[in-house]
Amino acid sequence: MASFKKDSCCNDCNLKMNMFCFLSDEQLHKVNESRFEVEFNPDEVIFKQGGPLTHIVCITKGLAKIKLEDDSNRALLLSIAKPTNMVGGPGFLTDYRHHFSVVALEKTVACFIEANMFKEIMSDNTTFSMEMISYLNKRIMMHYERLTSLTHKHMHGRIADALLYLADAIYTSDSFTTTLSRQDLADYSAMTKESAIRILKEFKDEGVISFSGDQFEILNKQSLVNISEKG
Amino acid sequence: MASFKKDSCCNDCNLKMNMFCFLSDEQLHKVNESRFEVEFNPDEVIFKQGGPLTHIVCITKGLAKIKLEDDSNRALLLSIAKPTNMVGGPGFLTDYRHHFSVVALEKTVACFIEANMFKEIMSDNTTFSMEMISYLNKRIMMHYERLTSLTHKHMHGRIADALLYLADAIYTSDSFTTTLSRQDLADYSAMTKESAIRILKEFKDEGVISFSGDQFEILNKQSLVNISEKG
DNA sequence: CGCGAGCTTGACGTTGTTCAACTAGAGTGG
DNA sequence: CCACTCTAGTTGAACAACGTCAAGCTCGCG
Repeated sequence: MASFKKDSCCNDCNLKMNMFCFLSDEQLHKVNESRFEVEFNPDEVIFKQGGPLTHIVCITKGLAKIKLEDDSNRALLLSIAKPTNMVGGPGFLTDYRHHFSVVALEKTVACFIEANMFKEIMSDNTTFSMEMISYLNKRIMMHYERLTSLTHKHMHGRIADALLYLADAIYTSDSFTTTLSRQDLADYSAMTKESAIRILKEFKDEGVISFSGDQFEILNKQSLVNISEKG
Repeated sequence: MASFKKDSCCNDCNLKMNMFCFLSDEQLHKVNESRFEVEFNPDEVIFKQGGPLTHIVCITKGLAKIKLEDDSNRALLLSIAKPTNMVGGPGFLTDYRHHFSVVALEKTVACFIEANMFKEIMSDNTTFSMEMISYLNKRIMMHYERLTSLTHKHMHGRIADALLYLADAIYTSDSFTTTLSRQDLADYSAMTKESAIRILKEFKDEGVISFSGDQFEILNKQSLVNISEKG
């Protein structure tokens, strides 16, 4: 984890989330004062479930996985954060602790903004608060999709969902090279890595996808969508 | 579903959520103007997933189940709303549609408040917005618990979770009579009703709980907690 | 060259679902 | 008052889905 020089100012940063567009120049300036960037190497922990939430983080470069860890050693990969995603967490305005861990998937730069600063700005800028509510509501919708996918679908449907998520939401291409391990794919789909591997192989044998190592390509997207829908 | 007379005023209502305590008298008055109450019979739909979100609802009497429905006919019982819980939904400030259904479990009174009113109040009361953010964050924490419970635990652990939820959060007693069907319990725990019944019977045989029809009693809570933790 | 981490495969056992049959209680109409 | 039906609950047996375990593989890296 290397400290990163602050070579730019929020006011003309084009890596900031849409939400920040609702801040006044003065407010952005305030954010800029307190913020700092940190570069993380692959597999480094950006923050850890259970730890104190003192900062809100925005990913400005790279990719990071958001992991729910339970008392046993199993983890659920909830989602993946990519540049200009905010990674706040439900500890904000509640218990000020992290409820998930965030781990870099590749060289990743994160911009740290003090949680207090966030709070201050909110008490001053209702548009910003309302954007935050809107953002949280969208996260909740995502949770609903994950809940029904993970509880009601069979493994084939869940792997299909994972592949569609990567292609559509993360890499925005049907052909991508990923830094996710097979275990990560399994954690995203709530199954063992052996099961994930078996289903991937089946999809490959059926010509739905092709892959070799970390390079994936979706050959028949419609078929993948069908599998996802049929569960 | 019978219309219900509005015999009280928000200002001195003691059924309102904590959140509303941050409103000024004037704001509460405004809420009072537009709100109305409706009484629902058991099994009546308070609102339906997919429908338009025009109002935020607060349960003032009774109990209602919050159900996620998927494309197949399966449902996931996400949680149960009881008096003074707000049932808004992630459609607020986003797509203004409902993302779950709410169904009365018994005779239930719901107080309807215009979503626009909510929005208006938020744009001039930042404390209220921040309370909303805090509320949403707590919901998200609940989703995380449900996600890990439902994906990582075996059926025994999930049924234990369901029983603990009912005893601790809903009926606040280790002995309760419920209006939830076995199917509802199964939907809460993401399994078939046959499986739910079998596990309940096992718990009964082991002396962990006792039940007859809709009357349940937790005999050995510690044991139930252990089962929940071990998955 | 060989070591180790992640990946892959197969055999096997467990967990959970499906299906079908049966039971009990709550209306309903004659 | 007695059939009759309807629904929720219950049980068992067969089956499919999924996890576990153990072994072998591959490939980068010292």
